[in-house]
Amino acid sequence: MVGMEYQGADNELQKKKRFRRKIESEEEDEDYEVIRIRQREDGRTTSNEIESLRILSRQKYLKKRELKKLQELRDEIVDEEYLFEGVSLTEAEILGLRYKKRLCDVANKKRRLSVEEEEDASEYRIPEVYDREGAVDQQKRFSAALQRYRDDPEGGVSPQKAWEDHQSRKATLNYGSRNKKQTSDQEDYPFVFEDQIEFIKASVMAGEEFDDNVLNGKSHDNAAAKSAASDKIQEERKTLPIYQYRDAFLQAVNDYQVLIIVGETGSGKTTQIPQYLHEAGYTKRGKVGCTQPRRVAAMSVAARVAKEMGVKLGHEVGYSIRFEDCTSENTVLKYMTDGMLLKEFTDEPDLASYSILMLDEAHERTLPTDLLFGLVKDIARLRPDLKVLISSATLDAEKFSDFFDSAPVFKIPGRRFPVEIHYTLAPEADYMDAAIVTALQIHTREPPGDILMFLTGQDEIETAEEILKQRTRGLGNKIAELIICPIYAILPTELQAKIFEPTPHGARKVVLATNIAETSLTIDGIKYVIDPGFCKIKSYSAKTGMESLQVTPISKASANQRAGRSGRTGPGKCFRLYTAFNFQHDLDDNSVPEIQRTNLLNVVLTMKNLGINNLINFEFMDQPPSEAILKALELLFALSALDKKGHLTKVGKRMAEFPLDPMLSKMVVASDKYKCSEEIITIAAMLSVGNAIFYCPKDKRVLAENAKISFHEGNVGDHIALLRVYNSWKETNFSTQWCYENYIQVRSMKRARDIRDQLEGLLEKVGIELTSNPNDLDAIKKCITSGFFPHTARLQKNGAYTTLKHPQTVYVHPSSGLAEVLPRWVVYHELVLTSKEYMRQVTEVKPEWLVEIAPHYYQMKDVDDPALKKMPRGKGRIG
DNA sequence: GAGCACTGC
Repeated sequence: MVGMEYQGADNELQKKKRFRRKIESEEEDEDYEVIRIRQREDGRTTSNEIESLRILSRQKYLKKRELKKLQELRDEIVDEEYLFEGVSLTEAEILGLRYKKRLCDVANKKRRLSVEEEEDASEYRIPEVYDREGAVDQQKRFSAALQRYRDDPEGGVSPQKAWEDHQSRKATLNYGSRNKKQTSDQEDYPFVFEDQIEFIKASVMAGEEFDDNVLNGKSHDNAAAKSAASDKIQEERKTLPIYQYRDAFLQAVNDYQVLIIVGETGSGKTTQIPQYLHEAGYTKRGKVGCTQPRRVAAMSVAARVAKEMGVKLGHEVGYSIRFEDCTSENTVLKYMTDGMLLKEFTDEPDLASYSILMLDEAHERTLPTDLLFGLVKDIARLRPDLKVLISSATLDAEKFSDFFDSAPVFKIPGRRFPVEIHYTLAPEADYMDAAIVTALQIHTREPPGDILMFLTGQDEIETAEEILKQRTRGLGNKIAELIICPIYAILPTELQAKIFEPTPHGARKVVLATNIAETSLTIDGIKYVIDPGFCKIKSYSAKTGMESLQVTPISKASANQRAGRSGRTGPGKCFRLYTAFNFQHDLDDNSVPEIQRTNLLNVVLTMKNLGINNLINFEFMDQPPSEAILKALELLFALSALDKKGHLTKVGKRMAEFPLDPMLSKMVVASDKYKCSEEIITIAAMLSVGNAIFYCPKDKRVLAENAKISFHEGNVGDHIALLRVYNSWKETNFSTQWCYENYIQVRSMKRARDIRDQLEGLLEKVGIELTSNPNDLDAIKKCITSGFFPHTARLQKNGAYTTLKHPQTVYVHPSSGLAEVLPRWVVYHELVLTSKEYMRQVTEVKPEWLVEIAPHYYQMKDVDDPALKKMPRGKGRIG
């Protein structure tokens, strides 16, 4: 018991506290780290010494961080042993825990060794902690700090720097700005840029019912307060805005079957409402279920509520998310992902075990939540005893009310700090440039506080990072340090950690983020938001079956959400790089819900599996385009998941069991026939984690490409290459180091392993034997073809391809191993429209397979091809 | 020659 050795004396409260600390990144920061740094630098931010001082202090910081992270690992072991005490663990969980303990041992040994060695921070690599993906994940992102040193080239005058020096000389520098920016006196000789942008302050998004006393008491909540006894927790509950509406709320629930709740972040609705209902006795009749769009939210809210109720997580209060069911027979308050409740509908169509359902964050309009609206409305008619709560942000409450037959709207004021909204005086032609200039303006003129800049994607973020580095480097010591932190979903975990590190005293952090920072993660200390007003959203064309990501203006709701990110821990400012007129007249109130801009294959299969045969009569809050429904029906019919009447077939029933895209499910179901289910579920798992397996940083492109080549040896195609990647990783006993060496994303691989494990379990349920056929690549490819025959393309003379069934011109994606091979016939995983129409994940097939595997879909004439003319005619010809 | 964000008994 490695963990217990260190924590043996801990009492339960402390353990719980620690657990909460780890999963509630929103509320908890690393205050003591800030203090330490502050003491070390101690205001000595004068002259040229600052750079070397900073490096030194960071090295020290890293050492301490190593210790801290080791401690966290120990804590985690204790937490897990505590949390799952008395709960029977799955084999994977036991293995995971054992792994952590071993890791902890190894780390201890390594530390002892390295203490004896010469200090060399740049060479040390902290081993990454194994985890199942989940809430704790973000807390383990610790090796980024090392990366920062590697990224920072030592001095050296590059052409870029020379250029930048020249540029900066063009800018006007008013003497006196040095080291001034951290003082509160912002009028004092601000640094003036040539191309500055003028903003006007247009409005203030005030926190409704804003109460300073309550706020200060709450937000400056620190470690001392947290260790207080449980009556203190109960007191805290009473300070939440929702508390004074408790009785009125319970009365409303009593009076009406469906209630729309409007409450902003911070009102306490998610944590308090289920507790109120429990206290009012609703849980005697059945569970209270509360859905969340994200796993982390479901986990952390459940943990918080368990703490408030003074019960063990997983007992009266639990959560249920994919790969992890932390509930028991005693669970009466159940938090879960929306997708999970959707799955529960399959087993329990009337949800009889629930007395109340709360669909939280309904305004996000995720695909599963949109389906749940219709389903819940339907069963509410059959079950008058079932109460339904729909909780949403303000802008669309009426729409929800209309959908649920004019259900009453219950408003709960939110609680947040006021945010000043600034608009540009004139539209900005180049929002990237405008964003960078704005960031520098804030940096030189505004009081301390970090900046969050929203950009649309990785490319923009990388560009912005470079420009910002150049421009600030050119200014040297004339301005305070600006720490640049990129964050986007496919950035490797250890590099993401950077944004959670506290900003050193005297410096300012600027976080360059995609939409990930809008809802999915919260960064402490953000005081300024720069919002260019764009994001990339997925759109789908049913006609071509093509998905694309397009840079689109955001909605008003989105803009307000972004602005709110600056007012979480104190008054904030939001700089919108568009005019007030643009905001009022050009932005939509809400974003187009996903159900109207996505491939509906999975939605339709899910609905059919729920017994909804008449899709036209199903009540959607927003009807998806009928072409998309037709396209999905057509495709499901081709895959033999539906019969001619549109009813689910046996194959379709089996397919619906798998949490995969239906074409992947079909491939898995077909693996029974080709005796290669081992290989196929690996491929399916790798494909479902998306295109985030290979990591290709700009500066190491050649190395990354070389690492990739070996998996493609023999031009086996992208599917088989993914299989090889997974199997090689497995051979190294799932080594993290191996991933680093091969430029492969550990996080994605772990996710693939989780999915694969789940699929393996489901195979048994569906009655497919686990069989391996690793050397018969044709069998594997045929199996892939069984799922993906509708995605066939044939080579043209000019190097382009034409899709077979609905002809259009497409190309092999440059990331494909076959991009330079160009086989005559290929099946592809998906079509994406970026700069061109690309097929992503491509494998070569033989045309005769198509007729063999899908005779109802392709006839010999479809695959007639000059190369085939040599074959004896008539062979395999259908009717 | 290229990469928004989530999620699934």
